[in-house]
Amino acid sequence: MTDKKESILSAALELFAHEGYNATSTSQIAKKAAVSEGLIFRHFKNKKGLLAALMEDAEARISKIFAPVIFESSPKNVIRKVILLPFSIDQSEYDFWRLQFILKWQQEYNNPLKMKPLIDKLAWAFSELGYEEPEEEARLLNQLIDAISTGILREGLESQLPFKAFLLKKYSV
Amino acid sequence: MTDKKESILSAALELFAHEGYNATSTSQIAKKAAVSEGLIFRHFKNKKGLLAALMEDAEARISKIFAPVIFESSPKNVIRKVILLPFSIDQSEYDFWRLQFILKWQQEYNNPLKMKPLIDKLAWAFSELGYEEPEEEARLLNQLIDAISTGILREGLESQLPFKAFLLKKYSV
DNA sequence: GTATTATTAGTGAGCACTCACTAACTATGT
DNA sequence: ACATAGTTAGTGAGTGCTCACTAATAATAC
Repeated sequence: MTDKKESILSAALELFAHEGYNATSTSQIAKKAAVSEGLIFRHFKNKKGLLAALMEDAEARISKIFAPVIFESSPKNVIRKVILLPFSIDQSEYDFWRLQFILKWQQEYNNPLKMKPLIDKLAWAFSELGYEEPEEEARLLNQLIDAISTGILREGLESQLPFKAFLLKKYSV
Repeated sequence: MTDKKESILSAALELFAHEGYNATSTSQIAKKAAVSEGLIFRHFKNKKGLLAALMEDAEARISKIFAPVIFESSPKNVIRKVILLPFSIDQSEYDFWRLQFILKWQQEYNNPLKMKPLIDKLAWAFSELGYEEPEEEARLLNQLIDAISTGILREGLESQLPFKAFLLKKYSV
């Protein structure tokens, strides 16, 4: 991958995440990336292709983040690690996650199945811990994590910080 | 308000909610509303003004929905009513709420203070019921309601239905 | 010397918005 | 009662501009 290609990707990510896909023009991207506009189309064919390239990273990144939870063998640690997930995201990755969350509102990119492995693992953990309805507990916590992540991205990490200790205590993990 | 003006508003709401604001052109709106394109600008000055008109309704609608909770005097009923909120939204209002949730990602329209009265009332209810950290509990439940509403709008009412009974039971309301 | 990477200079389509105008209605003067 | 004057609602072709995208050409690398 050439420097300029990467530069296009990072400029596009930043603009898509903050202005939105449709509100961002290819000329803006080229300008921010300090690159000719034509180069975008050489590397990514079209604007949609550029977005698709950004989304390809998503799969890998999400798997990487989920891995420590999936391979955790202690039920309590599973829940603990899930609760800590949104608080462990590095600020340099906010744009990436912002884009993910914005695109969830566009059918084309909304795929709830992405979360399946995590929810299954959570359900297993709750089941192990003797919760009455582990499936519901798992999906509930997942929704909560989603909501807290949204809160962090929209209102900053500090705004959600109280939930960290609170949830760990609530679930006794 | 004339028929055509209302027709413009409802066409714009539908398109903005499903395609997004930037992805919707004024000509599309005019076509869907069966109205000349110029009329949009006579009534709303510009495209932003049309969106602003749609958002003006929001304040009123949100207050109306919150009222039964705010004026509830029984703590348990406050919590119960809040949990039931997202499940009581009529399908004819989905577009309206979709637009609200999409716009939350645009700083300009993201105003967390809208929820303040509801959270305060919830905190009062949790406090009355002897919860240890009523403030956190209130904000947590609020986040959950937000997440469930999101789930309903994105994946349908049925997908979130299990949470209804589950939450009512969990909070013993 | 020939791929590959890049720039430059376009292109037509579609965008938000304007403008000159008409039609229908309302208020006023006699 | 009726002409006159003024206002509001509505039209649709036209505006300049920006859009995503392309083709020809240049620079660079191996």
